[in-house]
Amino acid sequence: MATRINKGSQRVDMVKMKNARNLQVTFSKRLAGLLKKALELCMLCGAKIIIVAFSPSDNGDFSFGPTSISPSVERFLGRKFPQPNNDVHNQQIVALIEGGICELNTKLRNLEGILEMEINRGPSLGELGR
Amino acid sequence: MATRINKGSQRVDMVKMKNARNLQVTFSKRLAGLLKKALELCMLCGAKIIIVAFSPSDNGDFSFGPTSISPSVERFLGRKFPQPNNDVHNQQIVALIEGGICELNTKLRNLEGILEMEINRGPSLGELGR
DNA sequence: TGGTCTATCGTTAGACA
DNA sequence: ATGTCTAACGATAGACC
Repeated sequence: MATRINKGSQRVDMVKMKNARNLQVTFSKRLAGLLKKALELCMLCGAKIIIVAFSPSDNGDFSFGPTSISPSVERFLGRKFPQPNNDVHNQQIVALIEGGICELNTKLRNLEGILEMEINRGPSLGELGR
Repeated sequence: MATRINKGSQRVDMVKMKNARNLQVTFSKRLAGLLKKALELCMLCGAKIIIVAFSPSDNGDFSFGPTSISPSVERFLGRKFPQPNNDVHNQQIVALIEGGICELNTKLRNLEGILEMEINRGPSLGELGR
């Protein structure tokens, strides 16, 4: 007679979730899943993968703060990630994975540098050459 | 007495696959899965996600050609993707997803432009400002 | 290369801590 | 915001086309 405690995973429609709290939880869980899948692809196939995810805050319903994002980033990036100097139009880079966890070739490092400039809203693209 | 035809999915060790053919198939399948997951995250949570995946060709065992990559890219990008002018150090950008399938804000477009320059091995980063 | 198939494996919704 | 739990869901290895 014990009431069933656990309902198990239920199907969800592929539309933007209404409940902001559920949306936040789902975003966290699924992003973690996405990063794991990417890491697996890296390990199994030796691929190099970069993922940049912007948190959903177009309508201003909610937004993640940088402090809550850093742990995830650092976990996968393997090092401390520079904090954004300012609010990047209510968007936050929440994830950036590099293939193989640590070692990357020059081109990937260049891309990473470019993305970091984007995060910090670099003065102008023209200065990237330095 | 029918012999079992289908073995079903089997566990695989999280190490780089030895068999080049299996690796290629796994890469294709799992990349498709990764893109689908990313797209779901976009739809469910309204996130903006960019994925750049470099095919595994560090050791020169094999490499994907641009022609075999384009279809996947175009499917998710929603438009024709510029072909690389030359071999980008045996690496190919195989996937770039934009959140929401079509509409992106200026910052994402800027990022996309930068990535395209990378693909085409633009003359120099300093010229990106134009 | 991209599609099918199916048993198995991995992910996750929902509720709670 | 991350971790736990469990049943249900979705992804996928391997074989084939």
